[in-house]
Amino acid sequence: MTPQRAAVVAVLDEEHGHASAETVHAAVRRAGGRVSLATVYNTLTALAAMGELRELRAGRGPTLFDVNALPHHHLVCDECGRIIDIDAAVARGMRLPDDQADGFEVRSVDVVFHGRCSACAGL
Amino acid sequence: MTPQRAAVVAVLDEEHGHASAETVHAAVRRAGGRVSLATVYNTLTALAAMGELRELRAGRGPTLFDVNALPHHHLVCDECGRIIDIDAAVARGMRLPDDQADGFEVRSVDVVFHGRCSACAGL
DNA sequence: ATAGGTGCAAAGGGTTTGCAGTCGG
DNA sequence: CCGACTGCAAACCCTTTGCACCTAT
Repeated sequence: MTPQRAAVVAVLDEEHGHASAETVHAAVRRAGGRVSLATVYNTLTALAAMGELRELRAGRGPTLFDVNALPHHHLVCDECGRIIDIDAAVARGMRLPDDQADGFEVRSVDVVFHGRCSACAGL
Repeated sequence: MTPQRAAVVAVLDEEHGHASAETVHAAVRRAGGRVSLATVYNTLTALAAMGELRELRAGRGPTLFDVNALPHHHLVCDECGRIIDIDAAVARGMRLPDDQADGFEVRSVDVVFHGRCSACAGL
């Protein structure tokens, strides 16, 4: 655990929402930490591989990294790109049928609702 | 409906799986069609906006476009990137609780199982 | 005539990589 | 010392954009 990684993790803990690599990089530097963008990518990718983070590629724009504290899913507005967390309960009980799994080892499930948020619908 | 768009649609109908813009472009040209990559992107984006296609951004690599014939979801191998279709039945009955929707107008739901496919697990 | 679709090439954003320097064990 | 981690910058891939042409209303 290097100072750079600690700084990245600290920022993620504060950003309760969803952060892109750039966002994290900027936040670490604002807090006085010294880290390169490449290292931020390394760290985020490593944490995602460990299961500490989830990568969220929805809608346009950069990959977002999501702190994996409590399991939850996402609502994505296809117009403005806004992302809203929703409780994991919506997907409770969802299971991959054995006959379709065919040896596939499931590690996580992402549920993404696409649509239009209230702000965009109000236009 | 221009010849270029027709060619893109024809290729997608044959590619039962998931195709990237590049894949479609190559396939159209292999079939003798003349189309530029920019037009392929235009067409795919337009079709996706109409709901004829779904954009699938999972794992690494380019965005894949998915013919939306029958509703289905996806299994993604995080190691080799393989994508397997699964029946939509797994998510049947999944609904966004009203108290969390807050005016959000849901248009579609994507369910993505992440994990390791049997080939990669066998290594 | 006009609005929309097209091709090309260049720009753009986001991410990864190569490599030399650095740190902890 | 060794292996892993870092920074910088260049490279890279995928996607979008600007602009001139073309084609069917």
